[in-house]
Amino acid sequence: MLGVSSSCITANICQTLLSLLGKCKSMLELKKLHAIGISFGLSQEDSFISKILYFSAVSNSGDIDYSYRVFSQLYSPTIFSWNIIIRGYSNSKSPIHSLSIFLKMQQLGVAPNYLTYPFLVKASARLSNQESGVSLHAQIIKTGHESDIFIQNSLIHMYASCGNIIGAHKVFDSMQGKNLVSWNSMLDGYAKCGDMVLAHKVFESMQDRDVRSWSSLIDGYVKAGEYREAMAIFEKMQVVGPKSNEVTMVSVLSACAHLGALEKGRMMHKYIVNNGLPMTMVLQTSLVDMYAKCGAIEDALFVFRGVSKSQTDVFIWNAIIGGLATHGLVEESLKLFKEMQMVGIRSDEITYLCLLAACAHGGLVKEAWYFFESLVKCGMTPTSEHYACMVDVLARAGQLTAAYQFICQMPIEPTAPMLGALLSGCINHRNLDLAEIVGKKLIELDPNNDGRYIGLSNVYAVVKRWDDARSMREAMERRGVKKSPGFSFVEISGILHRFIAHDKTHPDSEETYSMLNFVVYQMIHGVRQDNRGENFLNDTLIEDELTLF
DNA sequence: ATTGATGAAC
Repeated sequence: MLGVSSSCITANICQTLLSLLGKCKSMLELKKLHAIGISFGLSQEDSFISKILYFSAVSNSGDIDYSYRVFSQLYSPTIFSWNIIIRGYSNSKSPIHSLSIFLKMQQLGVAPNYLTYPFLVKASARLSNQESGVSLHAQIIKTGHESDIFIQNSLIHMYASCGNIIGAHKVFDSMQGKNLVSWNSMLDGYAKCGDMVLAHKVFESMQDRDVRSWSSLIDGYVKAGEYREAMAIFEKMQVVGPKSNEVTMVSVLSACAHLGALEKGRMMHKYIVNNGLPMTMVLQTSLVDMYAKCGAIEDALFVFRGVSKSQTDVFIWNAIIGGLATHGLVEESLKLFKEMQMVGIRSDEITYLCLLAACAHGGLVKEAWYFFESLVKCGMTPTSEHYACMVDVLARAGQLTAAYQFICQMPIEPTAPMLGALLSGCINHRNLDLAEIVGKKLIELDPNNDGRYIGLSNVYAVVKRWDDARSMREAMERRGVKKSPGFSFVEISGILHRFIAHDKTHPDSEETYSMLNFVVYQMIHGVRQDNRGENFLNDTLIEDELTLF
């Protein structure tokens, strides 16, 4: 009698705990409920443990490692439990654990089911590990799961993520009933591979398009450096497409940042606020970056300061430290680095790159050496960019011999950006003998880059060796190196204007050149308040004088 | 219970 009534009580407790777990909001709450459950002997009770595992592995405020610890105490986990753990790790920072747990599962002779595969394939995709993806694909075929649409979609994504767009397309073509996810995965695959012609083609041939279709297309254009096209698609989306979300806006802000389109960027910020889009960390980082790249460092700082420090991650710190560095606000940049360390955010390779850039702008050679050494001390391996930045610091400070020695002592081969930094240092500090050597080496290293010939040509121009300067241009043409036209953007009232050197097609071209001549005249002869510049339409003046800058 | 998108430096 007693046994029956006590198991009745336990069942009641279990029911109560299950309904409380359904409303659980945080890991702290979950752990309390878990503790109560254990004290009532529910530590192997399937319905109870499943809920514990599910919340800690899948929910946003979960903790997959906690989930795994609970899982590893189970005598005989159900396939449901295995799948939850594999799913949790596939979305975590270390998707590799999904695969190792799968391996364990196979060793124990537990068979995966149709729900296990999408999580595993996703783990391979996130690892960009095609080898494991292919082996999963083989197993999927062997077990007769190859016509499951969820599995097929995850395979498309996996192949595309591994850069195998042909493999992705094969799965796509083999499908009987494709859905929006299949099309979006294919579209995103092309966009990620940088093939925007095919990406756009897929987009055009789609019957339905959702916010992800539009976002993938926009992001593809951004990643391909076609920022104006990205903005054009976004504008079209607002007219004929679905409402954008915070993910769309991240790509759009990146386009604004690269274009230097501050007013557009501000409009996008307002759009985000007005539409109540969730202010995620990623979005805030994009805002900080956009404001910094558009020259509005105050606004970047304002957004940054609005983030509570406990929520920050290394990305947003890097964005603001790098932004301050490029604005020449070196002290502030280094101060924020100290603050970052106080908050306890671990810096990474890019943090150090930003710090070295700050040192380069501030002429802080000693500090640069210090950062370079602490980078190594923290167990990181300096990349060619770190070395290039270090060369830049030394070259800007006029320590040309030190820069040269630094390059010679590196464990890696010199790269073009390094020698480029050294070359500008040589020109600025008038060591033209070294400049000539470096300039020649640079052409050898990067013979298809028009800028490298111009670089050496500039060296000859400084020492007035006009024949040699001209021969550089001839060498360039002889080798068939295309000179890419230099151009810049100016944003006026939210409209972007593009200016290409010597281009006269802009409707306000004449007025622009007139004003440019006026400005150049002022730079040479001093400011004259009374002149509006109408009579300065003189191209020769511009070309002659501008070569000096 | 399942699949598809986003941020930092060059």
